[in-house]
Amino acid sequence: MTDTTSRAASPTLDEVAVLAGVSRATVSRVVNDSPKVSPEARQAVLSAVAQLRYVPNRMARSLVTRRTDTVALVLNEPNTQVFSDPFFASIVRGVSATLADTDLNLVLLTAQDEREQEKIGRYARQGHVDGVILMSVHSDDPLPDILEEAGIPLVLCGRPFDDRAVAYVDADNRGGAREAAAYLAASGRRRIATITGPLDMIAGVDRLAGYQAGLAAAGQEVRADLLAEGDFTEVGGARAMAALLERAPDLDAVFVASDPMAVGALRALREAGRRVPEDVAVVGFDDAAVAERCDPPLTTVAQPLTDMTPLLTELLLRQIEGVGEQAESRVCRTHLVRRASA
Amino acid sequence: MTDTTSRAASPTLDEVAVLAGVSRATVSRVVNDSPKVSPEARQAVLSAVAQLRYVPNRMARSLVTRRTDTVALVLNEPNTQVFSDPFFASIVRGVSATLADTDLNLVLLTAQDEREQEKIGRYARQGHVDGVILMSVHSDDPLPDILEEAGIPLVLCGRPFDDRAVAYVDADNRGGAREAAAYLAASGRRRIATITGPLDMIAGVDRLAGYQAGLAAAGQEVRADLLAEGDFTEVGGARAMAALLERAPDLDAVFVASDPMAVGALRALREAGRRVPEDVAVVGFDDAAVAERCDPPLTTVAQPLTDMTPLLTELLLRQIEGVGEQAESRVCRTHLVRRASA
DNA sequence: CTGAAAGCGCTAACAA
DNA sequence: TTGTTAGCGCTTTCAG
Repeated sequence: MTDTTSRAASPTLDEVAVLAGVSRATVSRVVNDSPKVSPEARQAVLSAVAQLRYVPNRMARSLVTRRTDTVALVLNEPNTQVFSDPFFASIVRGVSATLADTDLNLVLLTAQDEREQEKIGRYARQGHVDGVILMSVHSDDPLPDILEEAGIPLVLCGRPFDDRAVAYVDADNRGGAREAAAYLAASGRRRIATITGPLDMIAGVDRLAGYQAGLAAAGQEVRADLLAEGDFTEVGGARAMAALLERAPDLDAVFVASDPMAVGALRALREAGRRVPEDVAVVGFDDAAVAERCDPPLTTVAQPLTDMTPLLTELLLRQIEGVGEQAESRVCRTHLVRRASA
Repeated sequence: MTDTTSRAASPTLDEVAVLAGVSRATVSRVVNDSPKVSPEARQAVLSAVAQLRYVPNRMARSLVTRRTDTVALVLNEPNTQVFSDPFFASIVRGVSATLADTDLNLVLLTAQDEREQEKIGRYARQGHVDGVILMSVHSDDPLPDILEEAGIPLVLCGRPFDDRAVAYVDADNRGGAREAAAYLAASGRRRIATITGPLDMIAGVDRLAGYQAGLAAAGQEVRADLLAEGDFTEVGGARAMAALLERAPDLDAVFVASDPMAVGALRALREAGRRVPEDVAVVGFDDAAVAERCDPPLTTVAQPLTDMTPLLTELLLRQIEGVGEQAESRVCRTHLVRRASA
């Protein structure tokens, strides 16, 4: 009796070769789509493969090719709620979709703390992946250094804090926020508040800087009491909005640095009895194409997500292939989409 | 000049051996914590390892050990919003935390459609992982079959639809829902509605069955107009609640099959001017320990998530180690937590 | 177009 | 306690 009990020992190249009546090399060629194989040989191999349900052993293959055909998307989620940020989901879906048509595999790696980040670093250094896309980089993340030093291809989703020579893809957060503030100022608002993102994330910092630049350009003062820090979540946005209303009841506009926060802010405004946009104009920042599904429709700074995710993988693949010397980066333009809220 | 330009060729066991003045076998023993090594040898190896920044090549190791020390957590997310379900995040965090103390790596794999599921199946069959935890199994998912047939250790998070002999961990969804309905009936409610989960997910089905059983046990009729299907999201819950109120304005209680939906339902009730719990009593189902953070506090069926995630990995590891013949499963008890809403 | 042979870096008997 | 040796399954020159 054959072994039905133990874990099925998967067939090897040799077994296929024997069954097909050819050499291992020929089987390998067929499996790897080499053109230099006669139709008969190819056919024999193919049917042997099918019959044996042969699947190549990746470990053996990678050992010699030094390629795993796998890339990792690393999610830093020190905060509980980051996982539910639609921006994350959008990036994951986008990258996943981009890779779906290729023969590359995508694995998601999550880190909740520094220890787990180091574990991920080890995982990568051990040769499990060909490259890494890193999301949600905070100011003190050790992973970029670890990976860079190990020479592992790396692309950041979001501009790094320091000016290191690392590839990244980012939206023009500063430009978009500046445009939003300028727009509010141009439409006659005089007390324009902002709810920022977390200021240990570069998107939070850049969007705040853009808001300040926009006000300055319009000749308006940047008032400290018109600034509240949020955490990119809906609940955080509502809380920040409430705090702003408490602190500066006279505000007549607010630039909210992310759409989930804007949804929360809208709710807080409604509960406070403020009309939007008559009393208070609201402009959000759309990280995940949710603004249009919003109720009421939200004026937002829109990012071209559909451009950004392919770019992310493109830059990574270019590094993996070894094309182009320098770490290449791209900043994607944003644009303001006017809707009923402003 | 040494190669600073090309991808750093990582040092091998032999190089360490040479530098430490021992054989490869000894280095291997040290690296694998074998006790049978003299302190001097160990020390020499250790410093050589440090000096060379040696990291073992996993492919080579796995090729011989037939182990990757990696398990996959597969997320099925055919629906856009599943990613933001706090239940997912909780399971991911829990499993991740459980594994953090071990030397096992966790990778997340996401599938948006059948094609991607098959890609994951291939990934697993190629030997990338030692085992798989599968979340959010829908009625027609091909992955369980693929993995089972390939003999890859598998644990489902949630009971399978058919009665196949596969390991799984689940909450007592039926029992919990039954208790919720019975509780509402016992407190004098007579028109108890329910917002179900998606009925192509077993949790949705089981919670509906429990609700029906609870009503039946209390001698109450199960009215079709008191049932609305939701999708486990907040928006879906609000929509379903609105539909119920339209269809059966006389309802005096509602069992909502997930907490995000319950949050939406509470909002819809508030907007409809119904008081909770005076006019309408609400009981939710807590998939992610969010109920207590709710505002207002939500009466819910609570699941012991802190038991379930370790169990998930425990059952998987037991299969990987080959301990215990049959696929072992566990159903975790739930309990009703009374709060202000019911 | 095909096969023989030499490794990829590591572990695991088996001897010493 | 240590070293020697033989592979793990695959790709890839290099001859034929």
